[in-house]
Amino acid sequence: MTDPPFNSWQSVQEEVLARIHSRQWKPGDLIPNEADLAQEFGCARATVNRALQNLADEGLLDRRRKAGTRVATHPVRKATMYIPVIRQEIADKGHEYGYELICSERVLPPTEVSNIMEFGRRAHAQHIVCIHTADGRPYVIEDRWLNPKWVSAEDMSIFNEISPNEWLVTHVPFTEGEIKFSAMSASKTEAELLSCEEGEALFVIERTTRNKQEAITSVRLIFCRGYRVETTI
Amino acid sequence: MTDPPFNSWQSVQEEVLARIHSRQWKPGDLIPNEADLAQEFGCARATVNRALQNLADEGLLDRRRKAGTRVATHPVRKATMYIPVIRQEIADKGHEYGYELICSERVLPPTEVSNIMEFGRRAHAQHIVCIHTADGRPYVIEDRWLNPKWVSAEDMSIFNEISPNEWLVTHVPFTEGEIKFSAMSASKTEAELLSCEEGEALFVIERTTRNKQEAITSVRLIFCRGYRVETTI
DNA sequence: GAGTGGTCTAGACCACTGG
DNA sequence: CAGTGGTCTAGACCACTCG
Repeated sequence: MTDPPFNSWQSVQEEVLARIHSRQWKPGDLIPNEADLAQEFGCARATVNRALQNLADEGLLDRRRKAGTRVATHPVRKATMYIPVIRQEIADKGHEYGYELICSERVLPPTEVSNIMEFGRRAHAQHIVCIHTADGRPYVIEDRWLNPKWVSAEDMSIFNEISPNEWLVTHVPFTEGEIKFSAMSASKTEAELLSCEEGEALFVIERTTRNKQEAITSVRLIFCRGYRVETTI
Repeated sequence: MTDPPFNSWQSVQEEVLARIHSRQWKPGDLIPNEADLAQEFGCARATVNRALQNLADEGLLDRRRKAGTRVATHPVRKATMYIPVIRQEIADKGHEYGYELICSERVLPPTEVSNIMEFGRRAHAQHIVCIHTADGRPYVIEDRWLNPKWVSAEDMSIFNEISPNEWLVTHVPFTEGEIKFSAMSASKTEAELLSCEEGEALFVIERTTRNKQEAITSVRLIFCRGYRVETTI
């Protein structure tokens, strides 16, 4: 039996964490079931459930019906990255945001793009290249393919003023997709656009956005030298 | 009033999502309170609460007491990356895992490291460099600093057999910390260790791990050419 | 089959915070 | 101050899955 009042799911969670930390419950161990814990802690089972479920979401516990709850053997590390709108990211850093459209054309995408976006072979798409600047210095190249179905030809003119990055956030909310982080050497064109040396190591984010299987847009963001993504675990 | 039976928090969530999608509830809009929705859906308030709370966690809703629940104006994109143990990551890709310790020494860390780890000026730390291979090819360099308080001198010998990456996961569970993704050019040493060209663009993950403010370890993972991190949004 | 977690309900009280 | 979300309770039934 334990002394403190366990009358909130947070306090239950802390107690469970303490037992994992102190190795009273070791990785792989089966811990008591919810009903027993509820009795021990003097609270409702739902409260215990909330606490354990939260810890399971964070990857510290493995729960299965009938099998019970175990301390995760390999606490899966999860890092959650918040992907901001570029204009906001630059403003948050205290720099003045700038935007320039480099090109916008409706063409047949290369197969690597149409494969990712799962377009038909002969479908045209809107290709847009633009650059975002911070205090006048190049910050990131946005190289984007747009499914024309989602953006009318008239709408395209908007991209003289506002970046696709920003426009999409407000006009095509809640989408699913994949995101990839990688590194690449600056080609000559990229070096020119970003005012850096050819061959310089650049950080790249590629993102494909879908709405129920149908690709909306696929973008490659090539960041200036020294850029990094950062978060807490 | 709506027809389907809303008898699970998932079905409530779907209905709410549908309304956001259809723009019946637009970004910034105040949506009805939990009690009203519960009545409309014919379920308990707790069920509505669970659904809305989940959507708020995912960043689609903003909820505040008294102020009510609003559709998020800038649906914050969150990407959750799962950081696996390197051995497992390589095995999952179907390659044979290999490990080699390059060096292990107890020395005074450079100031950039002691700053990050918030060590005292004159505290020594364990510096370990090792390499992980996939099918015999270099996969990633692990360059790590360890707070000696967490690993006894005798334990150090274990690192001839097993990587610090793996050892730490099982021996120092549930820690907090920061993680950074970036790109860098391969130095001569790194190029040799990874069998790549000097100047090649490499993907880098830096991670510092703490247990209640106290730094346990700080690691820099320098991946081979072409490596990328990938996840779904 | 039986034990465990997953969830729903109805009601209640509390904590926060906007007006 | 009053309305809203946050949470707890006690009880119930269900769904999954291990043995």
